[in-house]
Order: sequence, then structure tokens, then C-alpha cells
Amino acid sequence: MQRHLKENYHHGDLRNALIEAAIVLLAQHGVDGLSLREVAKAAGVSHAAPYRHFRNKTELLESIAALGYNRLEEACQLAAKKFPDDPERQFFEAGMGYLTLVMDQPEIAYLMFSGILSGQKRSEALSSAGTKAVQSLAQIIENGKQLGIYADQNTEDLTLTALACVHGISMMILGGLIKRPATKQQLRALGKRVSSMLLAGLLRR
Amino acid sequence: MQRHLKENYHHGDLRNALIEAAIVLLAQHGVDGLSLREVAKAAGVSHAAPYRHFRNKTELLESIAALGYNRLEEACQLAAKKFPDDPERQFFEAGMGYLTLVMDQPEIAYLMFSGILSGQKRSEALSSAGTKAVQSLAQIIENGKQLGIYADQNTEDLTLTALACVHGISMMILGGLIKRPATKQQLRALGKRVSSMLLAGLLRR
DNA sequence: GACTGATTGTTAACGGTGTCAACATTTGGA
DNA sequence: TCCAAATGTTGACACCGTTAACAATCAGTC
Repeated sequence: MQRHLKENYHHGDLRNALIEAAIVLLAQHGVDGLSLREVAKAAGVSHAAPYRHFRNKTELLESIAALGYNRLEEACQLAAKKFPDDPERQFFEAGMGYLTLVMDQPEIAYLMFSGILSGQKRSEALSSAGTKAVQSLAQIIENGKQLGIYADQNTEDLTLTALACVHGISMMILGGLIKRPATKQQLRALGKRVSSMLLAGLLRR
Repeated sequence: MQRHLKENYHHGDLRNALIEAAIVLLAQHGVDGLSLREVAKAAGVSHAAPYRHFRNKTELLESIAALGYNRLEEACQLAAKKFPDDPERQFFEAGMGYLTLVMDQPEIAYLMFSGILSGQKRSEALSSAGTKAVQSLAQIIENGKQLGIYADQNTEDLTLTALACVHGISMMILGGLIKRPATKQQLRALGKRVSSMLLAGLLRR
């Protein structure tokens, strides 16, 4: 009995266990349906234990969102590395990284993009993770700019418009404004349609 | 005293009073900080009274979001009426209607666009209000299509891309990914930059 | 190896919340 | 005038986030 207690009183890696449990519950019940007490229970720990690892519920959610931003950043960098001479393809694949995240883990994407965590008090870790993800996408635009494929306009405007479009599609899927693609192929087709439209412009040329 | 009771026991127009109180509190405390009990108190009524007019808290929020969609629809229709021969201007002004809503009543815009209310159980009124708003914007694209200003592609793709861009900018402002414009002029300038980019396309031509 | 402070858990409590059932008042029509 | 429907109130319930007080364990020092 003492042995048992000795082994279990300290979890060992409770912080990560809580994050993982929260990710599972998030997928099941959504952001609104997630309670810290439930997360603690799923991790096999008392309801106040999480407060040894997170200042509050928001900080746990922020940690999860930060993981998502990291994943996004990696997707961008992978796209840049994989198609070094094809900035158009880089852009497409980076956008697909966005959309894939939305499809695979919509609740995490929701945390990242909806703005729930955008209060004044967002943690430094979250801010920097988000900034780095955005910068990775900006870098992809910059690559294309240097290779001369983009219009001779402000790079900032290019990036802003591209980002807005990707972000908008993501949010429209998350918000149910367009129907969620059923397969990866459908998602890819959706991405192709929008990206070619965006690159070519709406106006007749 | 009886007279007093007689006059006040029944509020008269509690439903709208609750909606108005909720809108005020929403602007002050945000969506997360809004409690139904607080709304009831602000309307001078007991904490359970709202349940005579709304099935639950979500239904109250849905009513507010529906008002926002109506406002958006009106902005689109006004733009179409105001510039009947200039579909490009129609598009720009409709988009500005979006962005203006985001600036003026960010919390309502958040309700409409964030996806909080996008569960399976969204009310019929909300769905139809949202659909009508989207259709108004789609109609503006259709106008331009018929006047021949847009590329010869699927109208659906045109609409989707345009909507995604507007939606994306809105959400990026709401989520704090880009800094909130301080003035209407700055907002308009932002809209101009993005819309011209979107219309002309990212690629060099 | 025993002592000691820091870490990491538990338990119990607080105020707040959404929601519901039971009751009270008012209204409007038969 | 009376009665049912509509509308508001009160009180309760379970749940939640958070904190304080306490307990167990761990890590390092003598």
C-alpha cells in the first residue's frame, strides 16, 4: 500500500499528461464543453492538481494552441524545403498545412484561430509561437517575391492577402459556413480552387 | 405599492430588453465574461426570467448574432443599390460593411464568425439569417459576373475566394493577428489594399 | 542514513454559473 | 367574474474555476 502510494502520488509527467488528456477531451466535447476538472480526472489526478502546472485553465489551452502553431510552422518550413524552386507550390502546400490542421484537429485549430485566447494577457510562449508560424508563411511569400513570380507590390500586402485567404477558408470550415470536406482529396481540391483563384485574381485579365 | 407591482411585474418587452442589455454587457465583458444572470440583473429582472423568452443562454446569443447578419445583409444590398453600374465598387463597399461591423461591434462579429454558435443545434432563425447575408454577397459577385468584369471561372469559386478573403481579414482583426485599425480611414485603406490585391491576383501578370 | 526545504499532490471550501421545478402575479378572453 | 395562459420569482441542484491549508514525496546536504 505504501509502495503503491509511493509510486503514484507523484505522477512524474503530469504536465504533458494533462495536455494530452485535454486534447482528447477537446476533440470529444469541444472547447466550451471542456472543464479543467474533467481533464484532471482523465489524467487520474485530483481536480486541483493542474494548478501546480498551469496558472489557470487558459494557460493549459494556450499550451495546446502553441503546439498547434509549432506544427504549422513545421509544415511551412517543410514545404519550403521540399520545393525550393517552386514558390507557387510552396505557397499551396503551406496553405494545405493550414487546412489539414483544421481538418485533423478542428478544436485545436479553433483554439488557435478563433480568438478565444487573444485577450491582453496571452502568454509570451503563445505569442511567439504564433508569430513564428506567421513568419514562416511570410517567408514563403518572400521566396516567391525574390524569384519574381509575384506582382510588384508591397510584400506586406501580398502576405496579408494570402494569409487572409487561407485564414478565411479555415474559419469558414470551422464555423460551418462551408461544408467540411469529407476526404483529403476533397480538401486538396478545395485548396486548389481557391489558391488558383487567389493567385490569378478575380478580375478578367 | 400594488400599483407599483402591477406596473412592473410584467416587463412588457423583456425579450428585447434582454437582448439590448446583453449587447451592452457583451461589449464590456466579452462573450466569455457574459453571464445570463448578469443580463437579467441589468434588465431589472430575476435570474430565471430570461427562460420565459429564450430556451437557454445560447438562444439569446443566437438572437444577437442574427441581428448582426441582418445588418450585414442590409449593407450588401445598400452597396448594390448605391452603385448599380460599378460591381467592383459594390464588392468593395460590401466588404467594408463586413469590416465596419467588426470594428464597431467586435463582440457581435465574434459571435457571428468565430463559430461558437456553429454546433449542430443552431437555430433556424440564425441559419437563415446567415445564409441570406452570404447570399447577398454572392449576389454582388453575380452582378459583376453578368457585367463581365470577373474571370471566366466557376462563380462558386469566385464567391468562395472573395468571401474567404473578407472573412479572413475580419477574423484576423478579431483574433488580434493584425493590429486593429484606429480610424475608419485606416480601415478603409486596409480594405483597399486587400481588395485590389485580391481582384488583381498575387501573381505577376 | 537522517534532516530539511522545495515540489507536487489532496481535500475542503468559496462564489459564481446555467438550468429547472414549484410557486406567484398579471393579463386577456369566455 | 372566472379561469387558463403568459410571465416573473424563489429556491434548489450540479457543476465549474480557483484558492488555502494540509500531506506526501523528492532531492540535496550534513
